[in-house]
Amino acid sequence: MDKKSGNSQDAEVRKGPWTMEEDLILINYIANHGEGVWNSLARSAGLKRTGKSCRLRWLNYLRPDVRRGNITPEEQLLIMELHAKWGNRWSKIAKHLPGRTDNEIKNYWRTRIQKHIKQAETFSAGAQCSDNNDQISGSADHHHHPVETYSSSLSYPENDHASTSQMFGSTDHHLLLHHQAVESYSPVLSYPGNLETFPATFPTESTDNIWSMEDLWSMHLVNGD
DNA sequence: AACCCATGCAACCGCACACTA
DNA sequence: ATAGTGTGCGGTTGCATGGGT
Repeated sequence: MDKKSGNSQDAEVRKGPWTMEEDLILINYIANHGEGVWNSLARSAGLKRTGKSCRLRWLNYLRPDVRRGNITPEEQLLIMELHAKWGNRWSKIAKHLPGRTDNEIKNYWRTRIQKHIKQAETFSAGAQCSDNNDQISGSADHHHHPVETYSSSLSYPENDHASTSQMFGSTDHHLLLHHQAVESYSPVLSYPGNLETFPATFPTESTDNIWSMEDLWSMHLVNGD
């Protein structure tokens, strides 16, 4: 359309990591006005962000009920089961994991589980020799449907922790054990933004850059109107 | 101590769908 | 019936960090 004339506005659109100030503005605004209609919300709140960006930030990070980190073995198993059932329907999977976001599950899958599956594939490919090369390489191919992948080459069992860790290989027990060790989840918000951009009044001494949602919400109450 | 590499995660992008005027 | 707008989703990218050499 009229991209040139829109440049002056586009230049105002902020991208990249959110600052704490922006977070507080967004939290404040949603606390007072509710969420939804993100484009106008962004404008009304005075955020130089797109509605999309605001929505993503809220849903994936700022929502009071969002849980982050420490995926439990139960959750891990559930993710695997649901992914085997539905494939990369991350939002659908996320609905069955309260407090988890599609983005987190997606990242978790890509960084953790997919790695182990590839290792398992390599192992089974080596064990089964070249007979099943089509299947193996096919399942490594992202264009193939994951349901096919599991049913044909991996077929991890349902509701079976031991078998799950078997699938990950004996040397990968640490993954499950680690999660068991840190299972005592406490909902904290680790603020990833640039601390230098924080207002000087925010507490930074004892907990460094670990912020609980309570902290944020109480700050919102302090700053809110 | 400095550099390089691998990993994890937050955020952006493009597309498709739903809704409304 | 259609065009415009907003929303949701999945894929991808870029950066920060930690570990290894």
